[in-house]
Amino acid sequence: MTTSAPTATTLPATPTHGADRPLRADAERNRRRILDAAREVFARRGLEAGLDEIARHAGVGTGTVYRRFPDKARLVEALFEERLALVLGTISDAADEPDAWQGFVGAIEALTRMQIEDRGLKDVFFSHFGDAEAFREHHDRLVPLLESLVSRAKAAGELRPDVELTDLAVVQLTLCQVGRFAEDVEPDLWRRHLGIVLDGLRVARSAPSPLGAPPMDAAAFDAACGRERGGS
Amino acid sequence: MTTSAPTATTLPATPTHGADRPLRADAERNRRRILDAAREVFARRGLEAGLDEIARHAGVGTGTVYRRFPDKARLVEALFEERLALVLGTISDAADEPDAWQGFVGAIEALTRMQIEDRGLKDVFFSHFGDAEAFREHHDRLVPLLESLVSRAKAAGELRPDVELTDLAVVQLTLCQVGRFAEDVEPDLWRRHLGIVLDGLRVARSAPSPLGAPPMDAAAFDAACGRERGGS
DNA sequence: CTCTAAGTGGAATGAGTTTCTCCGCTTAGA
DNA sequence: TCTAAGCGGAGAAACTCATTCCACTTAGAG
Repeated sequence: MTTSAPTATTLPATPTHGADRPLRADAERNRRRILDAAREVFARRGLEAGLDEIARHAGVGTGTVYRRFPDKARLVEALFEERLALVLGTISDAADEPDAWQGFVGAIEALTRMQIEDRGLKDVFFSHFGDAEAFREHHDRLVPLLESLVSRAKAAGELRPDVELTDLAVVQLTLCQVGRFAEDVEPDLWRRHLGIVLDGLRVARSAPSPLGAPPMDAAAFDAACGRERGGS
Repeated sequence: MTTSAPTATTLPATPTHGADRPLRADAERNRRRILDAAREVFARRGLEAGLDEIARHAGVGTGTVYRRFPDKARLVEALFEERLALVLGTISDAADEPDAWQGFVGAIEALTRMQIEDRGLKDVFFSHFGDAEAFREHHDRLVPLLESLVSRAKAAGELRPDVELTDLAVVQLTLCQVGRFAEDVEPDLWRRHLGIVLDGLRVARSAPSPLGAPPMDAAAFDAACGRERGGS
């Protein structure tokens, strides 16, 4: 089943899907369509979205998806390997920012924004899907980059010394939840809470920083909870 | 199907389940068992738990649950009406605390702890289940109490003036997520993040407050993501 | 143009969920 | 003693998903 060793004993020289594979033109076209559809659907609904929905969105049958990608996990890997490279670049930019605190804030802000815009990306970071061997390399490059942002901000006397990288991961997870909670009602709400948390992460400050977005009112809150419009 | 009108044309005067109802002793016993089981199961797994699981846990058949409570929503209402009264009492105590900031912190801490210990409670607050008419009265008593805690803490010059009640609801929602994320690995992690956020909610401070729990290490983080134990 | 292996769509399968109903049997308690 | 209330739990009815199967179509080499 999972043997990827070439069963070349019968077929002499037709590498139809060995290491390289010259896909038929229409097949290659469909492969791209599937990846594009997966990007959109996973971004909107997260990795829990079904492959049926992706197939429908791509305009192909579900069988075609499975012909191209052996299972859902493999499709996720194919899709997010490119995506993670982009993330890496963005964080790399933040690490180049001359001001330590600015760089730190920029990294958190960018990571969070990307994960709110692409719920699949958030799932790669925070669910078992991120376990895939395919993501190992990106992960191993991303972590030291973030570590350096953290230690630089601490050394500059801006970031409180008692927080660690995992704390920042958790902060991001929570900001993603704020984004999701309010997405239909106050899409920028997460920036407000980023502002609060950042003030909590600084060593000291004399006054609160301005928050980046307006709060929800009571009606918006009820709507975000999925409730009917309350009476009074 | 849904007609609850008494089909009393045949039975003249037996108010078996009219307005009042003298349940048979064994039936009353089972009713309590079901509520107790529901409390435990909903606390552990949230309101998404199935009634089958509750019935099994109560040692009764699913039919018995449905005989006592017409549907899941009604069971939830019966259960959490008592529970909300308890919450109200706790917040009331916090409002009586002489120090404004202490009272405010105590209220957030207590609300969050209760919701982390009882995931069903969190769902009542933050999902469509909370919509039930049965919760209206408790809701209408809780909100002004929280409002007063907020305005008092602002007036004391401790709480930043640009946050509103909905912001605190969102803060709590996120703390619940931290609790859930780390529950198997670092059950007190949410206190750490409560500490960070509280520092962000204060008007000013000269140094970070000590955090109430240790951070996760990398292995704990992976475990919390539901991942296999990574190699290096 | 012909022919065939690659490619295709989407129904079907199977394994999960869940809520809620039905009905033959048991038992409390008047 | 007797009967209506109560009981358990199988199972109906709707869903959700991932994955497979196969009769049909078509690209593209010769």
